[in-house]
Parts: sequence; C-alpha cells; structure tokens
Amino acid sequence: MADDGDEAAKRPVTIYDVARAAGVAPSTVSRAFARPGRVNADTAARIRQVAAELGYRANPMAQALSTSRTKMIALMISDVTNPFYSELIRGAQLAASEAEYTVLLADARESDVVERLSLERVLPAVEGIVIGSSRMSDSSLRVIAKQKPTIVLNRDVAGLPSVVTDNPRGVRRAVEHLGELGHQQITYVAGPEASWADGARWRALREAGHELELHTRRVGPVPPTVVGGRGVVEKLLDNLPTAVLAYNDLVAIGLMRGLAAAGIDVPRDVSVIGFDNIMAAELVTPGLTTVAAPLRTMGVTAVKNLQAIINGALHRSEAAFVLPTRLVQRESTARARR
Amino acid sequence: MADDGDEAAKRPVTIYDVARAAGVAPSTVSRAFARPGRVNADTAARIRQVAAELGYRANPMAQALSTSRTKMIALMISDVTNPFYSELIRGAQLAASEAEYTVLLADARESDVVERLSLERVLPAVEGIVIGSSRMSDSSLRVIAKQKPTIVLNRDVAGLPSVVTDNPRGVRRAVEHLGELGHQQITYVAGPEASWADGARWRALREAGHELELHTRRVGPVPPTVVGGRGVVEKLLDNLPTAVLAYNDLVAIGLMRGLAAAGIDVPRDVSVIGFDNIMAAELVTPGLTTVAAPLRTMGVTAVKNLQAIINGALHRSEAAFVLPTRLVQRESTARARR
DNA sequence: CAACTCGTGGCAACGGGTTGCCACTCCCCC
DNA sequence: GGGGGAGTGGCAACCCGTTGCCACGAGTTG
Repeated sequence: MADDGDEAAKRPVTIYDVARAAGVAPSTVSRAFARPGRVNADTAARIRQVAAELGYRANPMAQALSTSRTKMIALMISDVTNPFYSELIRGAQLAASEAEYTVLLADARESDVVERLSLERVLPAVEGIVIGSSRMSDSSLRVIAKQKPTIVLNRDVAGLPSVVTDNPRGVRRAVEHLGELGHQQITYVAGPEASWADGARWRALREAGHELELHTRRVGPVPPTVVGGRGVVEKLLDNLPTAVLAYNDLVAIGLMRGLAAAGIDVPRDVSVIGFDNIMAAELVTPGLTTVAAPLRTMGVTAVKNLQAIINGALHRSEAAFVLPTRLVQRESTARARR
Repeated sequence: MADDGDEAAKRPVTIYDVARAAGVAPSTVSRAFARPGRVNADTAARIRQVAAELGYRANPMAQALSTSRTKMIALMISDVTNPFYSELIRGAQLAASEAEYTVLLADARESDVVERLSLERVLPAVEGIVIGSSRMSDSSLRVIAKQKPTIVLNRDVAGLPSVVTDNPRGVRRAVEHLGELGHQQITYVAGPEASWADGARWRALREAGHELELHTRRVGPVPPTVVGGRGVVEKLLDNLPTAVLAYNDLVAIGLMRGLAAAGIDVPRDVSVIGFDNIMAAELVTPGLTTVAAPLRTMGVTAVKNLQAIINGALHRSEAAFVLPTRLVQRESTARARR
C-alpha cells in the first residue's frame, strides 16, 4: 500500500474549484487572471492566493477552445538534421517564449509531400506558421497562407511576408573578396532548383561578376549536402576553377573534401566560399570562408513578425524582411594560383 | 476593393455544419469519425461525403478538451544547437507522426531553470514527455514524471523509464582500441557534472582501464562544447597524454583544435576519441574516432515507449532501454608515440 | 403474441475556460 | 430627492467535439 504513491491521478484543479474555495463565481476567477483590473484588486488577490494554494493551472485546451488562441505557432523546416536550422530554431524559440508562445516543430524531411501533410496536421492547432525553405510550390504556399498567418523564410513568394538574407550584398562581398585575391573567374556550384536562395545567389553572382569584370560559370545542381558537394568535384576537374562559390556550407565542405581527396589543395589551388556560416564551417580544415547569415536573428525576426501579423499589427501581405549578411574570412580562400 | 481577397476569414466548418447539411444529429457526425461501426455504414459514408465537400476538419482543441488526449508529446532537450540532437529529433518526429502525434520541441538552453519553466508551460498541453539529458535534479524529474508519463533520455533516474546508450560497452571498445595501439594511459576529459552520461563514462573507463591494465586519469569538468574542449588543452600540456577520451564529440573536436594550435599533432602525438558520432566528427581533419550512439534510434525508442506508457501498455516505472554503441574508427587515433 | 435483443440515431450533459450583458451598490452632482 | 456613472460580481451562453443513456423500429425467440 505504501508503495503506491500515485495518489490516484487526481483531476487537475479548475476555476470552479478555485471559485468555490474563494467564495466567488467562476467567471470572476477567470477574469482575475485574464482581465486584471476588471475585478476588485482585493478580490483578485484573494483569488490568486487561493488558486496558488490549490495549485490551479489554466487548461490551455479549454482556453484555446473559447478564445481560439492556442498560443502555439508552427515552425516548418525542410530538414531538422541540417545544421543550418539549429540556431534558427533557437531564435524562433526565444522569440516565441518571450510572447508566451510554444513552438511546434515540423520536419518536412526534404519532401514536399511530407511537408504538406504535416502542415495539414498542425494547421488547426496553431495560430501561425513559419515555413523555412519550403519545398512546396508557390501556389501551395498561398493556399496554406490563406488559412493561417504565414511567414516564409529564405524564400520570396509574391504576396506573402518573408524573411530572407541579403543575398546580393553577400554575394557581392564574396566576389569582391575573390577579386582582391586576384581571381578572374568564379564557378558557382548550384543547389536545388526548387530553392529560391539558389536562384538569388546565382543571379547575384552573375551581376556582381559582370560589374567587377569577373567571369562566372555555373555547375550543378547538386543536393544541398556534403555528399552533394563531394560529388561535383569530378565535373570540376577537367577545367579546374581557381575560385568556387558553393550553394551552402555543406556543399562547400563536401567540395573541399572531394578536392582534397583528388590531391587538390584548398586554398592554394582553389579558393572556396560557402553560405550560411554553420558551426561546421569553423571546424573543418581549412576553415571555410563563408557568407554568414544571421541564423538566430532570422528565427527571431520570423517569429516576431508572425506575431505581429497574428495580433493584426501587420497586414498579411506586407513586407519582405531582408537581413544583412557578412563575409567571414577563414582559410579556404587565398591568392589565385597563376 | 478587389484587393481585399480575404473573403472574411470564414469560421471553420464544425460537426454542426456537417450535421445540418447531412440531415443528422451532430453526435452522429462525431461518431461517424470517432467510432466507425457505431453508425450505419451508409449513413457514415454520406456524412463523410458531406464533410469532405464542406472541408470539415475536426478542431483538435475541442477534441482534446473532451477526451483529454491532445495527441501531442513534448521533447525537451538541453540545447537545440547541439548537433547531437539533430538525428534524435528526427527519430522522435518519425515515431510520433507514425502514431499521429505531434511533437512539441522545448529547449532548455542549458539551464535547469529554463528547463523547469518550459516544462511547466508545455505540461498541460501534452500527453507525455521525453526529457533528453536533463539538467534538473532527480527529484525535480520525479515531480514532473508524477504529472505526466515521462521518459528520460541519456540518464538513469531510479523509478523512471529511460533510454540510454550502452556506455560500458562503448567505453570498453574504445579502451581496447587504444590498448591495441599500444597506449598505456588514457586521460578522460569530463563533461558537466550534472550529466549522467559523464559519470557513466568515467566509471566505465576506470573499470575497463583496470581490467585491461591501462592507467586512467581524469581532467575537467568542461562545458560540453567545442570551446570547452579547446580550453582544457592548457591543463594537458604539462603532462601530455598519449590518448584522450573526451566527454563528447564537441569536446573532442575542440580539444583537437586546441592541440593543433599548440603544435601538437593528432594522432601522431595524441590519440583522441569522442562520443556520439555527430556529423561534424566526420568532417573535421583528422576525422574523429568516436563511440557512435544510435541517435535516431534513441529518438524512436524513446517516443515509442512513451506511447506505450500513455496507452497503458507499459507501466510507468518499468525498464531502462539500453541501446548498443559502436566504435567508429577514423583518423584521430594511431599507435602511441614512444 | 409477448418479451427480448440488436442496430442505429438523437438528446443532453460535459470538459474548462471566456465574455456580453445585466444587476446591484456606492458616490457624485444638480 | 432623483438622475447619472463608475466599479464589481454573477448569470448564462458559447467554443466544438464526445459519450452515457434512452427511444424507436426491426428482427428473433419461446
């Protein structure tokens, strides 16, 4: 008998219990918490007191049901295992919990089908959605956005608010950097064609190259992973570039490993620049020069603005937030070989 | 006017709408979905038909309120930015969505206070909790576990079900490996003292060292990060070991970088072994030899068992699931210098 | 033919808060 | 003394499914 400390999972305390114990109506208890000022200060204090003693905790489901505010937002990302998202998730969490929101993480596992399905599943439970690097079509995204406030991340969908990095400026800085090192030609290793960032980066590269009078070339697309980067090396070998801009850090790292395996030295023979500045960029040898994205800030910005939309402070279709990038110079870039 | 395509955020369709359209009672609609077989097959078919036409979607909050099954579980982890969790999260997601559950990711940000607070916040909304590498005390964990089904991960709390890796065997393999390479002494770089895994690993190391007649030593504790690992190098310099076992891969990587900076070659001068086999372990140079944990499987196992508890198929206090580890040999270990 | 069982659908209460509206008390002011 | 208003608290409806219980008709059984 003494063993069974379960105490019979007693039902949680409700406002009715509190009301009875405090000698007021349930509605008054409700207001004491939800509408401070609406009830007499003394009464409210007493109610809080009693509530604390009883261990009252509002039932979020009940709250959500009557107010239709679930205090939850969804964060949909294309692949949880991609380190790109680590800091971003943290930023989102930070901003969300500051507003007392909970984030519901959904993982598309690289598949637009999974993405749509999970979205469908979580949609009714959340007040808004942040969709990172979606694999879905613009029109599917608009369908979603019609149902709940939505912000897209790392993508630009006409009519939907978005948070993106300043790819043009970032690419520009990378190109300038390579130009200063004497490179005359830059090869871009492309990522997924469905990726908006990919298009933006290649376009920016072409423009910057044009202006600064550097020749540009494009290979790929490759999967946005280490393996993808490694696989492209072979295509580079017959006409070895002196400088490569890779779709993202993972591709850049894969590329560096592939080059090393082929006996080509980075940065002496080839300079490599990535995008994102994930943690691994600092850990590899040589350290990867990369166009850093403000990962955490992206998460924070997305959630804050989503909240603004939810609260009606921002119109749904407004604004693209462009966050600054910055070139982090490490050891993967050097003077062009001659 | 034409601009405003909002169509006045029409309230979602409820069972009442469906009931009216199908000419039945709301309860029948409810049963058509929740209790197939309880209503006539023809009626049910018609209801489904109508529901589909109207685009009916059950309101999860209302469902949760009356059944007190929210179809959500919480996954609490000590630090989202730690790559250790990436695959684990994916595994948890996988297992959860298979059972039509949604996972609510909570991040303790390395703080037991944040951990407790987030736990409090999500507790009422979920049916169960997986707590990874908790920073909280055993007793706090038991308090939580008393309120909702709980599984701890990477930790062993008396009376609570847990999922852990087979540290003794993993350490044993690592020690054997080092022994074969001629090392006679192994230094352990300790992680957080609050970490159960840390204790388990050090203990296992001592035992294995004793059996295999290798001398063991312990330095630290250090924060379980790259910076932490890097910082410990200085303490190692006066009495440079030939072999180091680090608390986890991040520490091992930091250590390797620190050693390299001090002009010490890994693996020629010092062999290094980590734990977990995070992605970066493969990317660094030299590649890190490590005791691999079945990251994804851990996530899956934890969630599956949590579900078993929720469904009453498993008693709360039962069982510790011990998952196998395996030694991944890369380039950070070599014959002992003489 | 009475008594019973099944199959099926409806009624109404319930879960736990929220909120519009009304009632009552006090106070103030003319 | 009467009208007006501010401050408080309660009543009851509502959010949207779920489910215990009952009713009704059809089919079965003795």
